[in-house]
Amino acid sequence: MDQRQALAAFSALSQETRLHIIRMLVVSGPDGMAAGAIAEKAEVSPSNVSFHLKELERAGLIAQQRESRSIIYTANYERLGGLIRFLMEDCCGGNPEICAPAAKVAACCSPKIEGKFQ
Amino acid sequence: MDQRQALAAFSALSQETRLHIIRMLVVSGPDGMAAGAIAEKAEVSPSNVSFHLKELERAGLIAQQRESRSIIYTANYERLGGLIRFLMEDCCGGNPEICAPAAKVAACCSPKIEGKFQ
DNA sequence: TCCATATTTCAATAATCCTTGAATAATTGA
DNA sequence: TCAATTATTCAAGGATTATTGAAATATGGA
Repeated sequence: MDQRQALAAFSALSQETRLHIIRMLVVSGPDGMAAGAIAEKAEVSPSNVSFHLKELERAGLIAQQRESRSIIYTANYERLGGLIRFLMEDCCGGNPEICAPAAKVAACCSPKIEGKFQ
Repeated sequence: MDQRQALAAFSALSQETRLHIIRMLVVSGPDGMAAGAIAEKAEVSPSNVSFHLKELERAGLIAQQRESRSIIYTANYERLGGLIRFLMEDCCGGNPEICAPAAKVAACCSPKIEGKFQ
Protein backbone atom coordinates (compact mmCIF):
# COMPACT_ATOMS: atom_id res chain seq x y z
CA MET A 1 0.00 0.00 0.00
CA ASP A 2 1.45 3.35 -1.04
CA GLN A 3 0.81 6.75 0.48
CA ARG A 4 -1.89 7.69 -2.02
CA GLN A 5 -3.88 4.60 -1.11
CA ALA A 6 -3.36 5.19 2.59
CA LEU A 7 -4.58 8.78 2.33
CA ALA A 8 -7.68 7.59 0.48
CA ALA A 9 -8.28 4.89 3.09
CA PHE A 10 -7.92 7.33 5.99
CA SER A 11 -10.30 9.70 4.27
CA ALA A 12 -12.82 6.91 3.69
CA LEU A 13 -12.68 5.82 7.33
CA SER A 14 -13.04 9.34 8.70
CA GLN A 15 -16.81 9.34 8.23
CA GLU A 16 -19.16 7.75 10.74
CA THR A 17 -21.50 6.01 8.31
CA ARG A 18 -18.61 4.57 6.34
CA LEU A 19 -16.82 3.32 9.44
CA HIS A 20 -20.08 1.66 10.44
CA ILE A 21 -20.37 0.04 7.01
CA ILE A 22 -16.82 -1.30 7.16
CA ARG A 23 -17.52 -2.81 10.57
CA MET A 24 -20.62 -4.56 9.27
CA LEU A 25 -18.86 -5.88 6.20
CA VAL A 26 -15.89 -7.21 8.16
CA VAL A 27 -18.29 -9.03 10.46
CA SER A 28 -20.36 -10.40 7.58
CA GLY A 29 -17.24 -11.95 6.06
CA PRO A 30 -16.94 -13.38 2.55
CA ASP A 31 -20.73 -13.55 2.18
CA GLY A 32 -20.89 -9.78 2.31
CA MET A 33 -24.08 -7.77 2.34
CA ALA A 34 -26.44 -6.36 -0.27
CA ALA A 35 -26.57 -2.58 -0.63
CA GLY A 36 -30.17 -2.53 0.58
CA ALA A 37 -29.37 -4.51 3.70
CA ILE A 38 -26.49 -2.18 4.47
CA ALA A 39 -28.72 0.86 4.05
CA GLU A 40 -31.34 -0.65 6.33
CA LYS A 41 -28.91 -1.63 9.08
CA ALA A 42 -27.02 1.65 8.92
CA GLU A 43 -30.31 3.54 8.80
CA VAL A 44 -29.49 5.70 5.82
CA SER A 45 -31.23 6.25 2.49
CA PRO A 46 -30.42 4.06 -0.52
CA SER A 47 -28.86 6.93 -2.44
CA ASN A 48 -26.81 7.96 0.56
CA VAL A 49 -25.50 4.45 1.16
CA SER A 50 -24.66 4.24 -2.51
CA PHE A 51 -22.60 7.41 -2.22
CA HIS A 52 -20.66 6.07 0.74
CA LEU A 53 -20.17 2.63 -0.80
CA LYS A 54 -18.66 4.30 -3.82
CA GLU A 55 -16.26 6.20 -1.61
CA LEU A 56 -15.20 3.03 0.19
CA GLU A 57 -14.73 1.25 -3.10
CA ARG A 58 -12.71 4.13 -4.52
CA ALA A 59 -10.43 3.71 -1.50
CA GLY A 60 -10.14 0.01 -2.23
CA LEU A 61 -11.55 -1.00 1.13
CA ILE A 62 -14.53 -2.91 -0.29
CA ALA A 63 -15.47 -4.72 -3.48
CA GLN A 64 -18.79 -5.33 -5.18
CA GLN A 65 -20.34 -8.09 -7.25
CA ARG A 66 -23.80 -8.35 -8.69
CA GLU A 67 -25.96 -11.25 -7.59
CA SER A 68 -29.29 -11.25 -9.33
CA ARG A 69 -31.00 -7.98 -8.51
CA SER A 70 -28.79 -7.23 -5.57
CA ILE A 71 -25.27 -5.89 -5.48
CA ILE A 72 -23.21 -7.59 -2.82
CA TYR A 73 -20.44 -5.72 -1.07
CA THR A 74 -17.56 -7.38 0.75
CA ALA A 75 -14.71 -6.00 2.83
CA ASN A 76 -11.24 -6.12 1.30
CA TYR A 77 -9.31 -7.80 4.10
CA GLU A 78 -6.00 -7.43 2.36
CA ARG A 79 -6.42 -3.67 2.07
CA LEU A 80 -7.49 -3.33 5.67
CA GLY A 81 -4.46 -5.32 6.77
CA GLY A 82 -2.35 -3.20 4.46
CA LEU A 83 -3.59 -0.04 6.09
CA ILE A 84 -2.68 -1.30 9.56
CA ARG A 85 0.71 -2.26 8.22
CA PHE A 86 1.15 1.19 6.66
CA LEU A 87 0.33 2.84 9.95
CA MET A 88 2.74 0.62 11.87
CA GLU A 89 5.66 0.79 9.49
CA ASP A 90 5.20 4.49 8.94
CA CYS A 91 4.99 5.17 12.63
CA CYS A 92 7.05 2.32 13.93
CA GLY A 93 10.20 3.15 12.02
CA GLY A 94 12.50 3.14 15.00
CA ASN A 95 9.65 3.46 17.49
CA PRO A 96 8.67 0.15 19.12
CA GLU A 97 6.77 2.17 21.73
CA ILE A 98 3.96 2.69 19.24
CA CYS A 99 3.91 -0.86 17.93
CA ALA A 100 4.14 -2.72 21.22
CA PRO A 101 0.46 -2.27 22.11
CA ALA A 102 -0.44 -3.32 18.59
CA ALA A 103 1.69 -6.43 18.94
CA LYS A 104 -0.24 -7.28 22.05
CA VAL A 105 -3.54 -6.99 20.21
CA ALA A 106 -2.18 -9.02 17.33
CA ALA A 107 -1.22 -11.75 19.76
CA CYS A 108 -4.78 -11.82 21.09
CA CYS A 109 -6.39 -11.82 17.66
CA SER A 110 -4.37 -14.58 16.10
CA PRO A 111 -2.61 -16.72 18.68
CA LYS A 112 -1.87 -19.51 16.21
CA ILE A 113 -0.58 -17.41 13.38
CA GLU A 114 1.50 -15.44 15.83
CA GLY A 115 3.56 -18.54 16.42
CA LYS A 116 4.87 -18.41 12.89
CA PHE A 117 6.94 -15.39 13.61
CA GLN A 118 8.76 -16.53 16.72
CA MET B 1 -9.58 5.28 22.15
CA ASP B 2 -13.26 5.64 21.35
CA GLN B 3 -14.89 5.98 17.96
CA ARG B 4 -15.09 9.77 18.10
CA GLN B 5 -11.33 9.98 18.63
CA ALA B 6 -10.65 7.44 15.90
CA LEU B 7 -12.79 9.36 13.40
CA ALA B 8 -10.91 12.55 14.25
CA ALA B 9 -7.58 10.75 13.89
CA PHE B 10 -8.50 9.26 10.51
CA SER B 11 -9.64 12.66 9.34
CA ALA B 12 -6.41 14.25 10.52
CA LEU B 13 -4.28 11.65 8.73
CA SER B 14 -6.21 11.89 5.47
CA GLN B 15 -4.32 15.01 4.39
CA GLU B 16 -0.92 14.85 2.75
CA THR B 17 0.74 17.70 4.63
CA ARG B 18 -0.52 16.41 7.96
CA LEU B 19 0.64 12.86 7.28
CA HIS B 20 4.03 14.31 6.40
CA ILE B 21 4.11 16.26 9.67
CA ILE B 22 3.22 13.18 11.73
CA ARG B 23 6.02 11.25 10.06
CA MET B 24 8.53 13.96 10.87
CA LEU B 25 7.41 14.25 14.49
CA VAL B 26 7.52 10.50 15.05
CA VAL B 27 11.06 10.44 13.72
CA SER B 28 12.13 13.43 15.78
CA GLY B 29 10.99 11.70 18.96
CA PRO B 30 10.57 13.32 22.38
CA ASP B 31 12.63 16.35 21.32
CA GLY B 32 9.96 17.25 18.82
CA MET B 33 10.20 20.11 16.35
CA ALA B 34 9.44 23.80 16.40
CA ALA B 35 6.56 25.02 14.25
CA GLY B 36 8.91 26.97 12.04
CA ALA B 37 11.17 23.98 11.43
CA ILE B 38 8.12 21.89 10.52
CA ALA B 39 6.93 24.55 8.09
CA GLU B 40 10.34 24.74 6.47
CA LYS B 41 10.80 20.98 6.11
CA ALA B 42 7.25 20.45 4.89
CA GLU B 43 7.58 23.41 2.55
CA VAL B 44 4.39 25.15 3.54
CA SER B 45 3.69 28.66 4.84
CA PRO B 46 3.75 29.39 8.59
CA SER B 47 0.03 30.11 8.71
CA ASN B 48 -0.75 26.94 6.79
CA VAL B 49 1.38 24.76 9.03
CA SER B 50 -0.29 26.36 12.01
CA PHE B 51 -3.69 25.38 10.62
CA HIS B 52 -2.63 21.76 10.13
CA LEU B 53 -0.89 21.55 13.51
CA LYS B 54 -4.11 22.69 15.13
CA GLU B 55 -6.01 19.95 13.32
CA LEU B 56 -3.52 17.30 14.45
CA GLU B 57 -3.68 18.58 18.01
CA ARG B 58 -7.48 18.61 17.95
CA ALA B 59 -7.27 14.93 16.97
CA GLY B 60 -4.93 14.31 19.90
CA LEU B 61 -2.13 13.04 17.67
CA ILE B 62 0.37 15.70 18.70
CA ALA B 63 1.01 17.98 21.69
CA GLN B 64 2.65 21.37 21.99
CA GLN B 65 4.74 23.18 24.55
CA ARG B 66 6.28 26.58 24.42
CA GLU B 67 10.05 26.84 24.68
CA SER B 68 11.20 30.42 24.70
CA ARG B 69 10.02 31.96 21.44
CA SER B 70 9.37 28.64 19.76
CA ILE B 71 6.46 26.29 20.13
CA ILE B 72 7.64 22.70 20.11
CA TYR B 73 5.38 19.98 18.78
CA THR B 74 5.75 16.30 19.63
CA ALA B 75 3.95 13.19 18.42
CA ASN B 76 1.58 11.51 20.85
CA TYR B 77 2.85 7.93 20.68
CA GLU B 78 0.10 6.62 22.90
CA ARG B 79 -2.58 7.98 20.61
CA LEU B 80 -0.89 6.63 17.51
CA GLY B 81 -0.64 3.21 19.12
CA GLY B 82 -4.24 3.55 20.19
CA LEU B 83 -5.32 4.22 16.63
CA ILE B 84 -3.56 1.10 15.38
CA ARG B 85 -5.20 -0.84 18.17
CA PHE B 86 -8.60 0.60 17.27
CA LEU B 87 -8.16 -0.44 13.68
CA MET B 88 -7.08 -3.95 14.65
CA GLU B 89 -9.70 -4.60 17.29
CA ASP B 90 -12.42 -3.06 15.22
CA CYS B 91 -11.46 -5.01 12.15
CA CYS B 92 -9.97 -8.04 13.78
CA GLY B 93 -13.03 -9.00 15.81
CA GLY B 94 -13.10 -12.60 14.64
CA ASN B 95 -10.85 -11.95 11.67
CA PRO B 96 -7.25 -13.01 12.20
CA GLU B 97 -6.75 -12.73 8.44
CA ILE B 98 -6.53 -8.97 8.76
CA CYS B 99 -4.34 -8.93 11.84
CA ALA B 100 -1.84 -11.59 10.88
CA PRO B 101 0.19 -9.31 8.58
CA ALA B 102 0.11 -6.66 11.28
CA ALA B 103 1.35 -9.17 13.82
CA LYS B 104 4.26 -9.89 11.53
CA VAL B 105 5.16 -6.22 11.32
CA ALA B 106 4.81 -5.86 15.09
CA ALA B 107 7.22 -8.75 15.54
CA CYS B 108 9.74 -7.01 13.30
CA CYS B 109 9.37 -3.64 14.99
CA SER B 110 9.71 -4.75 18.56
CA PRO B 111 11.27 -8.23 18.85
CA LYS B 112 12.13 -7.76 22.53
CA ILE B 113 8.87 -6.33 23.72
CA GLU B 114 7.04 -8.99 21.75
CA GLY B 115 8.37 -11.54 24.18
CA LYS B 116 6.35 -10.07 27.00
CA PHE B 117 3.11 -11.34 25.57
CA GLN B 118 4.01 -14.96 25.06
C1' DT C 1 10.90 50.63 25.72
C1' DC C 2 11.74 49.21 21.05
C1' DC C 3 12.77 45.88 17.73
C1' DA C 4 13.28 41.30 15.84
C1' DT C 5 11.80 36.55 16.01
C1' DA C 6 8.38 32.88 16.13
C1' DT C 7 3.90 31.74 15.75
C1' DT C 8 -1.05 32.20 15.67
C1' DT C 9 -5.43 34.24 14.36
C1' DC C 10 -8.48 36.25 11.15
C1' DA C 11 -11.13 37.09 6.91
C1' DA C 12 -11.89 35.93 2.32
C1' DT C 13 -11.92 32.69 -1.22
C1' DA C 14 -11.65 28.22 -3.27
C1' DA C 15 -12.26 23.45 -3.04
C1' DT C 16 -14.21 19.31 -1.32
C1' DC C 17 -17.63 16.57 0.94
C1' DC C 18 -22.39 15.29 2.50
C1' DT C 19 -27.33 14.99 2.05
C1' DT C 20 -31.67 14.92 -0.32
C1' DG C 21 -35.05 13.66 -3.58
C1' DA C 22 -36.10 12.80 -8.32
C1' DA C 23 -34.78 10.38 -12.38
C1' DT C 24 -32.47 6.43 -14.45
C1' DA C 25 -30.68 1.57 -15.05
C1' DA C 26 -30.57 -3.51 -14.43
C1' DT C 27 -32.85 -7.70 -13.25
C1' DT C 28 -36.57 -10.95 -12.54
C1' DG C 29 -41.15 -12.89 -12.64
C1' DA C 30 -46.12 -12.68 -14.18
C1' DT D 1 -43.96 -6.78 -22.49
C1' DC D 2 -45.21 -4.77 -18.00
C1' DA D 3 -44.67 -4.18 -13.30
C1' DA D 4 -41.97 -4.75 -9.18
C1' DT D 5 -37.51 -4.87 -6.98
C1' DT D 6 -32.88 -3.30 -6.18
C1' DA D 7 -29.66 -0.07 -6.74
C1' DT D 8 -27.17 3.85 -8.97
C1' DT D 9 -26.74 8.49 -10.91
C1' DC D 10 -27.63 13.26 -11.09
C1' DA D 11 -28.35 18.06 -9.70
C1' DA D 12 -28.90 21.31 -6.14
C1' DG D 13 -27.94 22.79 -1.60
C1' DG D 14 -25.62 23.19 2.55
C1' DA D 15 -21.63 22.17 5.40
C1' DT D 16 -16.94 21.50 6.14
C1' DT D 17 -12.06 21.95 5.00
C1' DA D 18 -7.93 24.12 2.77
C1' DT D 19 -5.19 28.05 1.24
C1' DT D 20 -3.59 32.75 1.27
C1' DG D 21 -1.88 37.02 2.96
C1' DA D 22 -2.44 40.54 6.38
C1' DA D 23 -2.86 41.61 11.19
C1' DA D 24 -2.24 40.34 15.94
C1' DT D 25 0.18 38.01 19.95
C1' DA D 26 4.07 36.39 22.77
C1' DT D 27 8.91 36.26 23.85
C1' DG D 28 13.59 37.78 24.50
C1' DG D 29 17.40 40.88 23.82
C1' DA D 30 19.57 45.65 22.91
